[in-house]
Amino acid sequence: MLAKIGDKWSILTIMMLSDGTKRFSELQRGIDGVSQRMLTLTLRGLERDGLVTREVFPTIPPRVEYTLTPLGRSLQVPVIALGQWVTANLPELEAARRRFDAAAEEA
Amino acid sequence: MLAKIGDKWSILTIMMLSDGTKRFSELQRGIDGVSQRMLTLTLRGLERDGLVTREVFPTIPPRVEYTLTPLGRSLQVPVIALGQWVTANLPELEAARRRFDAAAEEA
DNA sequence: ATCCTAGGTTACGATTCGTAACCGGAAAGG
DNA sequence: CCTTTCCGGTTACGAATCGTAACCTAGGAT
Repeated sequence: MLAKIGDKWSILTIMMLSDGTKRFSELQRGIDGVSQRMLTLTLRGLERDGLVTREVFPTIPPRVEYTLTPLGRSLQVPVIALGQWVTANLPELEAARRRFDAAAEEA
Repeated sequence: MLAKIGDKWSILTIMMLSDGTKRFSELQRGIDGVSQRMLTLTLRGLERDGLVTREVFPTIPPRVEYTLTPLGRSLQVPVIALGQWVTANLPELEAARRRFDAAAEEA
């Protein structure tokens, strides 16, 4: 269960949906590097876990909107905290990696 | 980066290390279902990112202790929040899954 | 006729994961 | 002696997952 919620795409998707309902293409544009397939799979997983709702408008071309459920909104709090921690500490994480990799180089 | 930090085993490991230094076997016993290999890989990843330190005591049999760095301790706050959310909402998540799977059954 | 749209599925190669076996060297038990 | 036990780690290999790219739907616009 933790595996799915801690998942990279799930976290980014929940962060995206935190400021309101979004359609599929908006999410795809907003989440850097996500493929159509991965976004579809992620959204299905979140829907399955009762975290988002999926609403289809049968127009041509189709329109699909995703919204956080109350349960999803309650998850939004810790998820955003985690996301912010990562962005805030990204430079330090990358520096640590460079140090580690450089030290491992001396083999 | 998010991928590694949101990772299931990383989260559980950081939660384990939150109440102090632990040795390898303690972590393995405390983290339900983790294999030796996965724990090793997870700890190396956390060490690489500067979140834990690894200290080897060259005795026979060997002893290895893992400790959260200051950076790791700062991550501990949002990670524990996420972990607690999951355990608190586990019943509701499982219920949602059952509903979703039952509805999908009607094909 | 052809292209464009938005969301989704399929096929397939590339990673990653998990299980299980094995390793080290000293020390304790038979 | 010979075997077993200790702990942390590595290796091998099959299974699951991920990511890229192609294709699909059907109507409206060019």
